[in-house]
Amino acid sequence: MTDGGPGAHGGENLLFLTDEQLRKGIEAMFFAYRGFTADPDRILGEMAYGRAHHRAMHFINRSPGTTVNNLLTVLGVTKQSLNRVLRTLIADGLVESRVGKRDKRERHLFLTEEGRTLERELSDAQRGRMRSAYREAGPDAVAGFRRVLEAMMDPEMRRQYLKIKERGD
Amino acid sequence: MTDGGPGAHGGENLLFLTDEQLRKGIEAMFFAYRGFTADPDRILGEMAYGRAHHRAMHFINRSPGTTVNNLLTVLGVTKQSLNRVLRTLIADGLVESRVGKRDKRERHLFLTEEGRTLERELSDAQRGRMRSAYREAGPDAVAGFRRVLEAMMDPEMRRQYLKIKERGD
DNA sequence: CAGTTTAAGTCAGTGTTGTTGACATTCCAA
DNA sequence: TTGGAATGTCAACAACACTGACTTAAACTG
Repeated sequence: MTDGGPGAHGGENLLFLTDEQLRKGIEAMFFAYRGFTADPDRILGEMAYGRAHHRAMHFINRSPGTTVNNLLTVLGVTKQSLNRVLRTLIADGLVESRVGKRDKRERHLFLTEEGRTLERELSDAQRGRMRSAYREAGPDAVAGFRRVLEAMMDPEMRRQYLKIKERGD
Repeated sequence: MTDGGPGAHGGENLLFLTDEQLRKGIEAMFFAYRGFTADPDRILGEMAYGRAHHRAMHFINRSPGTTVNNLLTVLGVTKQSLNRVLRTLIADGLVESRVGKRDKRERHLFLTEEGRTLERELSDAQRGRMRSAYREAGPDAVAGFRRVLEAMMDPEMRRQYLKIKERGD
């Protein structure tokens, strides 16, 4: 990729980025992420669950039958940390853990009916905000939004993201 | 704003948003935010500081002389939580707290030289990633990125964001 | 001036989420 | 059969958030 100069016109992939512009982007991420998590957090705050429970349920719902190890990689936490969350979700009957048929060491994770209900409640809240943001910003902005976010991920996270993403495309 | 229908063409502010599309956006936010905080976290992990210290220093650097109350509002945490962070930063000589001249109840916060050094180190890491993401995605994508993020903020956060943003514009 | 409000700071307790480290169990595979 | 991988558990700890109660000092207000 070529580097931009002062004469570079917009619309090309040549950018002069001042510290001020970048700082604004950083603050936008900070404030937007707070909004992004606010709705599910509000719902979860009234129960014994937190954001970690939501994340686990989200990805189990997204990929039913996923293994603990898969989930570990996607979420990027330690097994001990995830295990604490999974244990309560299983104990409360929101998640079911089935021993693998081919490899009995593996546990395949599924949401129960009750789990799906809660997951949907949380997702609906989060999707609602995402939907209005998308509508307010418009389709072109949404495409740009996704492009910048993808470029911001760590290569490994990006691999995980694209692996999951392409299933639904 | 009019609502989109199946015949709506792209480029207009009429959007059909499937749950799948929204889910992809949600996951993009999740993975990207991890990347966004990864570099400063790595630096902070080697010291006695965490993400909260970085945030405080960021906004003190951004608005030198800001009061504790201002910072509280911007960061959206309790004063007890912020106080814990500020106490260590002041004790370690990274932040200076000056009694207000007009209102002696207020404390105005500044980064010391040492504080500016650390803040810059953390910011440089974060800006570096933001810069390459922006370059990779291109100017139009960046504009869209910012538009979606702004639309995603809570109204009050958005007010805070715009108040700070316009100073630098 | 007396009473109230505001700003800041503090102490104590609690909860969620993350981390390491150590260890047991189960099972696959060389 | 032995080694390694996957899973799970226990304990300890740290960061960061919360609530609630309280103090101090300064400023505002009737």
